[in-house]
Amino acid sequence: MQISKGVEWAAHAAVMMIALPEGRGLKAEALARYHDVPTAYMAKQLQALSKAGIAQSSRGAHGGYRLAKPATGISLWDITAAIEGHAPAFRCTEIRQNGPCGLKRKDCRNPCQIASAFAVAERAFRDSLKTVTLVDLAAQVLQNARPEQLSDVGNWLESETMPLSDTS
Amino acid sequence: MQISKGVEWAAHAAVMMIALPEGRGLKAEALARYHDVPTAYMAKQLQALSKAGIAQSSRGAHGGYRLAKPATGISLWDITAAIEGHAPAFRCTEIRQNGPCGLKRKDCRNPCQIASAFAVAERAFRDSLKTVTLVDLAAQVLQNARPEQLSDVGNWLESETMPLSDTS
DNA sequence: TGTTATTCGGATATATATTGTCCGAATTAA
DNA sequence: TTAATTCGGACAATATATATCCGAATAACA
Ligand code: SF4
Ligand code: SF4
Repeated sequence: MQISKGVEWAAHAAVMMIALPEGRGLKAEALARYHDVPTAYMAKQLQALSKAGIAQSSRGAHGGYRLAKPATGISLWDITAAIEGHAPAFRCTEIRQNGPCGLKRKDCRNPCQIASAFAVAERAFRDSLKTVTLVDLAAQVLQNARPEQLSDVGNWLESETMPLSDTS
Repeated sequence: MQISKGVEWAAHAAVMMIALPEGRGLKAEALARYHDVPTAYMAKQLQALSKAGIAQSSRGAHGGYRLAKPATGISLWDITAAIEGHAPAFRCTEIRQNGPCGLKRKDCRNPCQIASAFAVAERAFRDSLKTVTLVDLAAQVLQNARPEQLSDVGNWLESETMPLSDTS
């Protein structure tokens, strides 16, 4: 039982995209370089975010990814589900129907206590993650970082997002 | 993110062992045959239960497994942890220390919001499973099964546990 | 309007974890 | 003491997660 590393990467990428200027995007390669992880694999996670409707992608020159909706409406569970899928972690194989004393199918209409106990536990897990949104994560970064670090990030974003050349 | 099938099998085996007469055991092969699953793999799960102190094993003729403590004191989480291990599902790789704007190690003393949010969610998952004990599971079986099914299981247990030959 | 540079998207390999199997060590009954 | 029996851990096959590559699509530019 382990959660893909892609979830961690996707979460970090999503937080980074909060700070993105309107109408601009960060390309997969930049996000990967920022966190020092393999480019193509980070790209894969971003594609998953895109399919899930969390991120929005633009192809071609000056393209990239940006959030598809307000950060308030994006929870850690949304990110997790986008990468890991919605399938329950506990897979019941109905072995109570097997063997010498196996139950008949009609006696198995509703799930047993084992299966439903795991369903409840997983729901508790999901609900806990749903209470944490991207803005909560960003808020903590702002609170704990030193000013010099924030300006570093700002400068990096500035250099990566290729703002419309404003040479006035 | 998926839970090993062994957890389901171990849970079923544990419930079965509740009904075991004092001083007797069920061998791995019998438990596997009862549920119609591969013998050697079921044996592996039972070994894990044994190492975790949930089950107790006896080798040699007429040996087998039995519960090592009262069913009241064994929760679904105990079973899950015995099979899957205690390692957290979310693995933080501290990528905030990587890349051009990476934080210094001394700024990473305490975990960030992402890592702690997952820790909280996993705790909720564990706590939920801890509230379900083996007796709860057994109770539901007794409640939902038809009398004929119960006697079937009783007979099967009788034939498998090799009670001391009482030919009086 | 064509051309080219750029970026995403899905198909393709590799590494790791899960699932399944085997045989030797230990114990017990005879 | 012996032989049958059963557990225990080492070994192999399969599925999943990780990492990579190249073609399709888009946008800037000439
Ligand atoms: S008894 Fe419960 S856990 Fe076991 S196979 Fe049936 S539904 Fe699944
Ligand atoms: S920021 Fe949080 S999740 Fe990301 S690497 Fe650091 S502790 Fe882990």
